[in-house]
Amino acid sequence: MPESLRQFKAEILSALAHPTRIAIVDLLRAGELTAGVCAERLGLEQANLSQHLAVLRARQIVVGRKAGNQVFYSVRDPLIWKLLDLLRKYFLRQVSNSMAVLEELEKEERK
Amino acid sequence: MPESLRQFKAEILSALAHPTRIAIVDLLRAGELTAGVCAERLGLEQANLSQHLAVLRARQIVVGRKAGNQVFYSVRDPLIWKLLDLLRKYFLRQVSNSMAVLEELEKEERK
DNA sequence: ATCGTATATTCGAAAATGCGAATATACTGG
DNA sequence: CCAGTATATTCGCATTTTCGAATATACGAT
Repeated sequence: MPESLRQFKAEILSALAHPTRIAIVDLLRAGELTAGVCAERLGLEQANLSQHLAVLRARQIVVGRKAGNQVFYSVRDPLIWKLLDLLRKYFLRQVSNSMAVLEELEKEERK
Repeated sequence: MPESLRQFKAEILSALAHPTRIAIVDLLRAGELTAGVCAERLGLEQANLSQHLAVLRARQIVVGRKAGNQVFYSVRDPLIWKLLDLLRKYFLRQVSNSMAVLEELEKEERK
């Protein structure tokens, strides 16, 4: 894999690697929303949300559409959601794996 | 989505969000390798590689199997590779999208 | 026990990130 | 033009990340 591709991947991952930004991207699954609505729904300071949006915008994960006073944000490529879905699946697998390990331990102890 | 799940996702993404760590995970597609071989193949300082492995280990993305003097590392769940594959696809889509935009611009200019 | 090799950890400095407060910008209605 | 609202940016500070150098730990061979 070329270094530039690794760099690109790392930049996308970094952009998403924050609970708040994950929440934003997830919130936009329903469709475009204004920055204000996002802040309200997520219970964030206006400045803080704007900073996180700036990170997502810088990597083009999200785009803003100005409409008069406000800006409607949306996710540029639905593939981003697939990524989050994959992580959910990953989480479930880790959990079930941990449970299997626990059961093994109990079996051992009953011996 | 519960906050704890977002937290988990962010932790996995953070762990992967570095070109070197992506390279490590990618290198391990072929199967388990010792830390030494990884360092050599990637052209990294021993300490630096070990630090990155520590990050991946902390999040259980990678596991080490001790064998005498050395430690063989492997990726715990192949789903991680799917994640990287998805990012590759994402990259290609962004590129082709950018090219489409460029063509549109040229079409405009020829008018 | 001691030496050599493989790997991990600690340390110190530089850079990057995250946050709220304050300020700036852009647009709308009167 | 002015006031108000929505959003973005800047600033100062605390925390985290990253790196190489140095040091520590674990193991095998002699």
